[in-house]
Amino acid sequence: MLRVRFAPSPTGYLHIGSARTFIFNWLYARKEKGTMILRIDDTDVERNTEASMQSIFDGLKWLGLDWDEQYAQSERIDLHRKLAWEIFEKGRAYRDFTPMQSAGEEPEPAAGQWLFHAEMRDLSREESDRRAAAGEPFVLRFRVPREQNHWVGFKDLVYRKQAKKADDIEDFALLRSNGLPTYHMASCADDLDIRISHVIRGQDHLSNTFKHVLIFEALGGPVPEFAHLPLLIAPDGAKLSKRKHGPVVSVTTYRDAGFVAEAYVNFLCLLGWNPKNNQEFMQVDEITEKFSFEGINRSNATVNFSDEDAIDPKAMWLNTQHLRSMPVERLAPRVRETMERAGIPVPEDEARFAEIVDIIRSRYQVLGDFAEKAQAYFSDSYETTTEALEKLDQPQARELLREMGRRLAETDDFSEAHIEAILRAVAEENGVKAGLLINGSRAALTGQTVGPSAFAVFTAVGRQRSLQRLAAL
RNA sequence: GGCGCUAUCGUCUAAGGGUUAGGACGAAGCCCUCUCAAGGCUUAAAUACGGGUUCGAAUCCCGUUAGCGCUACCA
Repeated sequence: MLRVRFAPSPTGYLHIGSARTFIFNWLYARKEKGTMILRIDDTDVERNTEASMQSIFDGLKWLGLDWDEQYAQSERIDLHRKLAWEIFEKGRAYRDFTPMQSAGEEPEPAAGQWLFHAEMRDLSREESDRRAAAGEPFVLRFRVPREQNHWVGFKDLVYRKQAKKADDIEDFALLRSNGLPTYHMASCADDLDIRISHVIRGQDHLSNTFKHVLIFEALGGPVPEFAHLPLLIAPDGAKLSKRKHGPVVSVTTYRDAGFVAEAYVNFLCLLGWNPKNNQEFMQVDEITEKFSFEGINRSNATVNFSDEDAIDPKAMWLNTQHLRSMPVERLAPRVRETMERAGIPVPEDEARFAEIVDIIRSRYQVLGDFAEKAQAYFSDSYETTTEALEKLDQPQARELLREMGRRLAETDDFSEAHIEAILRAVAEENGVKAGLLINGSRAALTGQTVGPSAFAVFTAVGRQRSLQRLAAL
């Protein structure tokens, strides 16, 4: 049974890289008909915040991808401790009574890298128990095998065969002196207990995985499969960081910029993965179908943002693609929400609203464009640009547009074809080019010189408003 | 410092011994056109460096350099 998990720690807002890790887990789970698990890794009580938790849920909710089971590590600490002591009882861990380094001190003396405190590792069980019973604080460390040429290895689904000499792995901590589990301990204990079959996570954990393999083996449990994902980095080559790069690393940046989640997911999937067929614009179900670890590459991917523009241009392109092609029934509610938030009245009637959205959406890049540029389609309060006034001030433009309005008022047929016929007739009869009235009517009806086909503009604005606006010229 | 990972157009990437090194975004130009988009066509733009192996290397090996990660009682 395939079971994967996304395990964010609530110490900041949902990060673009975390979102991608979530998505890849989700894709694999859905593709293989497995189980998607959300596990909140909140063992570092001091750094956890409620706001961060909220941000993670908000972000995931926006992405529109679901999960099947949910856990919080903070509620499972007893399990972590129990398994840590099992390792101790098996002799695979020991108490280290060395006092904690105080901040600012040199981490370790220059002479060689730190692996373990031999005197602590070799402490007899009796003395260890005695000092613990006496209340002396200690950290529980894993006893990494120290025989000559002991290798730890695993096969990564992305980075292939990995191996490391045990001598290059330090005796890492399992339990801190306050009794709380470390990340390594908690994560492995939970992965084992929740029966995670595939650990899919960022490449920053690749080196940690050797430690995790050691823990899984010491616990006698099955070692899950691993798939590490290349990291997302900033244009300056640095790891994306909240501190250094600011809000651009948050998924809310894209949400607030007016992205549709489908496009954002599409974009994120293309960072470090490709379907091998040059296809880029894809729906989630297509991506799910195509997804495999074969398509994941091993080098870090740069998110292409700049000081002037927080949005990767390719993401923007994908957004326009999705915006113009997604089923209008799915888009319309989001546009409605956008308009309502901007205080622009929209038709109650779903079908009518969707019809208008469908006509105007092909020129827009982000949801916010509807609120900023489409007022004329929904209300009578809108600005007329100077360019539009120039169109209207062309010789004969206003009078012929008024004439057109009168003719339209005489008929009930408000189809694009009929509108076009009338417009061309008026133009011809008066010896002017159709363009004068075409551009003029767009200007008259929307106050803008850019927009959909002029005839579509009539139908989008609607008969009543169109006639009013022409008559008022 | 030690260990690990990585290295193709500005960016995302394809090509896992034989290609004029392909596609996409972005840029430039042209076409189409009722505006603006879209769309179509075209152009510029890359195998980090040095050694091997081979008839032949972006591809395999070694080294160098660079970047990133881990090296915490953070995750």
